[in-house]
Amino acid sequence: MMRSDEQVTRKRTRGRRKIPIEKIKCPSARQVTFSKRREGLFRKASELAVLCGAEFAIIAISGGSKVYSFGNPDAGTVINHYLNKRKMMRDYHSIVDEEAIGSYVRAVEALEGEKRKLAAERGGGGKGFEEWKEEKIQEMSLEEMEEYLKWLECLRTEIVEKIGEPSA
Amino acid sequence: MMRSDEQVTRKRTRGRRKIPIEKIKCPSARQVTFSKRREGLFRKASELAVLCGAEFAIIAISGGSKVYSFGNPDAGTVINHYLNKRKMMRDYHSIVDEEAIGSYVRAVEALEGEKRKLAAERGGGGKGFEEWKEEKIQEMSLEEMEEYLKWLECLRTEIVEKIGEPSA
DNA sequence: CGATCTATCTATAACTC
DNA sequence: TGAGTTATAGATAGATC
Repeated sequence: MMRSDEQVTRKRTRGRRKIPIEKIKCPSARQVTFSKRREGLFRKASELAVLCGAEFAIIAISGGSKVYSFGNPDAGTVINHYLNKRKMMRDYHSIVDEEAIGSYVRAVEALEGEKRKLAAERGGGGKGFEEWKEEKIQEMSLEEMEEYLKWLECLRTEIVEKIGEPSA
Repeated sequence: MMRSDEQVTRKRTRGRRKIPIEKIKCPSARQVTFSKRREGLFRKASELAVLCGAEFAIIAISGGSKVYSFGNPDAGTVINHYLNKRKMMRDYHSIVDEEAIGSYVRAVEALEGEKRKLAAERGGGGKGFEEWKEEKIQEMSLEEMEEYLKWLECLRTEIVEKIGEPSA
């Protein structure tokens, strides 16, 4: 609160000043700005998620290589959605644009053939997801395990939503 | 610019009003807010990246499941850095994704040469995607099923956007 | 839809303690 | 160093086209 004897005589600060958008040279000032603005950015993302029922993930890596993340509902889930969408969408945009059902069925069939071949070449027979999972669980910390379980549950929910409970 | 005959008589707008941070009910207003604020959010991240020499990635998924991303230097790079801190995610992606990408590319390329002919031959759609899908699901491993389902959903969403809901 | 416009709200640069 | 203050720069809700 401004004190009354200063109210007229002088301003306590010059207020917010305009700064150019270029790397802040002074390391301490840069650190302060990074903290403040990062907080503001995460808050804005959080607000927008609520206002619009959207999901957000933000990854920030400081100059000192510290990693900060924000996520609604959580960064891992949102990133997974993004990676899957991007990877899968990358190669068939043109097909989707030009043609419809017939061509993408063909694409999927061709793909499945390729995928199977590669899996055979590479896997040496059949070390599948289950086996890999067991190995990983052996080496995991408690924290990693919790995260992993959360993630697995998320995947399962998605699968069940799409095709129902596995019949076999 | 304000016109002079209105300068005194009335205000053109009431200016920015305060809104509560809760889901905006009106869908069109929600959409407008999502667009405007998303743009603002991306701009702020961009500024902060420059000001502080930091890296940022933002993934946004709208209520309608559209995916938007921002990245400096690019989203993929930053996300990779992030994932490198998440052991189980890294392992998962290396086993599931890496080899699959090449096969998708090749499969689709091979398809490109023939798709017009095939589409012309089959016209309406032939055997039926649903039937084919059921067969595939029977033989899939858990890993394949996870990938397949995510991919399928993306594909469906994209197609519905392009050609509308299936009539049958 | 999307672009503009402005009054007003919010974020924050510089400052103080 | 961090937490709080202030005044100004910047973001944006609502209106209009």
